[in-house]
Amino acid sequence: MPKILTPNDVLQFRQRLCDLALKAFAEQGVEGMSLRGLAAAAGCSRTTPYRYFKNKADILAAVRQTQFQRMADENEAAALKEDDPDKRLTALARSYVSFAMANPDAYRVMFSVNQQDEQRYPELVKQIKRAQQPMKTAVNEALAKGTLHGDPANIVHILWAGLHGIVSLHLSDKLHLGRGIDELAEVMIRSLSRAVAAKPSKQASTRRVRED
Amino acid sequence: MPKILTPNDVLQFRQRLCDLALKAFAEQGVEGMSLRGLAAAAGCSRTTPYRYFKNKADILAAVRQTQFQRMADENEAAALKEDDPDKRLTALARSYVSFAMANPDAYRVMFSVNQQDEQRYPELVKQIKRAQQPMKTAVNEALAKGTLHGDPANIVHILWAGLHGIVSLHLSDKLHLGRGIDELAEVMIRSLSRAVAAKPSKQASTRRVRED
DNA sequence: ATTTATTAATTGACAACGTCAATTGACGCC
DNA sequence: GGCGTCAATTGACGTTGTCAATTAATAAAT
Repeated sequence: MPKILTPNDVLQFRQRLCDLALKAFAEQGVEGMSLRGLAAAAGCSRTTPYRYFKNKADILAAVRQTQFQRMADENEAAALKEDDPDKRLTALARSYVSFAMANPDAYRVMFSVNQQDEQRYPELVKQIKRAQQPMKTAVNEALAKGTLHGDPANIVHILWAGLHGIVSLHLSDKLHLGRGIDELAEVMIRSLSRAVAAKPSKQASTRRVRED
Repeated sequence: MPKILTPNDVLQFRQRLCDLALKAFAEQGVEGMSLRGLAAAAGCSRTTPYRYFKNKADILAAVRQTQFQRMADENEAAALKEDDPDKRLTALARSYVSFAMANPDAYRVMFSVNQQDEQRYPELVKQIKRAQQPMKTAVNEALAKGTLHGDPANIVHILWAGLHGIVSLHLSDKLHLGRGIDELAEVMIRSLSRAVAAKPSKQASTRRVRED
């Protein structure tokens, strides 16, 4: 128990708590992730975490932020590996599914925990946006190149929704598929590519998507 | 306090509790839906609900079952209104989105509350399957008619995932769209139709989907 | 080196929760 | 009227999130 906590100490303990929290979440869900349990697992007293987080919602937000950050990292890395915008879109889609399948609990805590006042955590919001950015950019580039047509925001939403739908239903066991999810994910990716590559029927076409 | 509870009384009270539970869920989320709060709202003592439900998870399952039942009803009704399989598919997709938009809290309790042992509630499982059935049937009919091609299970999953993705992301405020969600939903429905109507590249084609 | 001030960590306490056991209350029946 | 049965209430226990008060430990000051 050093007297003065260096900022590094603080970050380290916060990270440790977040890791324990994610593990607890993975094993017993949101309800099983109790502050007292976390403190016990961390080997400190019940209220010590309150020096590092305001309350339970704060810890949850930090956990989610961390995982969004990891996802953003992977997405950015995946985007760098492909030069062609179309291939990049496919790669990003695969990266999205891969991340979810490799870290199902992370994905659950990111998307299926409905944090009511999510907007009040600017760092969390920031990482969420960062995770979407590569896809937005790739869509804009494909639009510029002319291999995609339609409203950019719509396209991004369609892509994301399709991927999230597959992953999310799978993770909550709503699809009982014999063969693994990879094949289905590939079908979805192909479907989305085709759907999004087709010329639109009657919508505003090439407005640029906001990139803030 | 009548001495003997008629089965009707039991059903009535259960329904009343479920309604109160959904309202509590809508206002304060899963955590705010407390047994003691429900009892207070129902005007009875804390443990009276235990005569009608085994525990809290049981109540949650009952609430979800009720809402899946309503969705199944609407889906079946929507299916009846269209004769052509393709139009029926579109109508079912619209029905899906309409239900979610008209009953956002119902949708949330149905899909974003991750009930761990969902399989242990056969009545719930039954209503979930019933809610999917119209879409399965319509897909099979479109396949038979020849306007769709591909693996039936895949198609159903793709459709459902696309719709669920849109609705689910929207309900958790992950899409910040200026115009309402109806337009985006229409785009998604058109995209899915096109994606699913296209001839498949190299997959097993016309196996029938399981309808159990 | 001893005191003092600062800050980390612990303990105590409280309300709310889920749930079980024991109790009370009300009604049909003999 | 008394009795058995079943609905409903109350009591109680352990657990949770969180705040206030307390203790402990160390950097700074004298």
